[in-house]
Amino acid sequence: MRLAATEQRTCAPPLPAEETPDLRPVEGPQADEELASFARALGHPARVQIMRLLVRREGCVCGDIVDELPLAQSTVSQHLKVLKDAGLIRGEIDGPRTCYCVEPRALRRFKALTGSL
Amino acid sequence: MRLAATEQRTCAPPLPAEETPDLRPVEGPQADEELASFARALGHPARVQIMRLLVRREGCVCGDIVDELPLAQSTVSQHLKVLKDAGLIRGEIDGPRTCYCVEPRALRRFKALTGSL
DNA sequence: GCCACATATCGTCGAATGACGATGGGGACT
DNA sequence: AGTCCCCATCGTCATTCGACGATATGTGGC
Repeated sequence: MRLAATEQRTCAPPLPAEETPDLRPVEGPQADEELASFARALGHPARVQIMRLLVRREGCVCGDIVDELPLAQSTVSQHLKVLKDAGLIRGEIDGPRTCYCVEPRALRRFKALTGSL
Repeated sequence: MRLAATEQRTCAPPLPAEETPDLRPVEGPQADEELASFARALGHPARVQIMRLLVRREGCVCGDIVDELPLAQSTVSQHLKVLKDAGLIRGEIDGPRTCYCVEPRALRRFKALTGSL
């Protein structure tokens, strides 16, 4: 059965101790590619909205995302795939459903890259 | 004749006193659209590179950008247009050439929006 | 095994993107 | 005027994107 929306499930222990600072440079061709890749993933309002959803409930939601967006389930699934391919979120199959949550490292990396502008 | 690459021309006085803080909210549907729009504009490595160029020499370069990128002049012009339409840069015709520079307000706004994630 | 449910993937379509060469227009210099 | 030079715009083409419905896959409960 479906969890109530207020309940949260964490994809995996966030491991707050694992705050290893990112050593990769924030400039150079590599970094440009990286920033462009993140930016492209966020270059659609629906995907921004999804990110916001996942950040707000820091646990991970699954199909609730579909209920929140005015889009077909297949479309939402595609957007989730884009975000996942960009490394911004992670998805774990949890029983019959899939649980998504943000990838904090990637999000930090993205902010670091934008900050370098 | 062309200015040496080291010379700089500012598009317009940056007016550092004009640091009016942005009052618009960093969340909500409006903000999502805005963030997505900025992100889409930066969603291409060439455009990231252009932004970097314009930030580095805080004065504005014009056709020098074309020399820096491995792209045709028309393609660069298109990328510049995308950035300009997104509001991230400004272009002023300066005699026979055009002078681009970053729009600091927009850049700050973009960082604020990404920071809200 | 079977059924119901939650997701992912496929196929398709129209629209947008990214690249280029070619064209055009506006200054500057002779 | 005529001629460069710089840049924007146009036309074209291949590719990608975004959306959807339809279909597959996979799990848990009966």
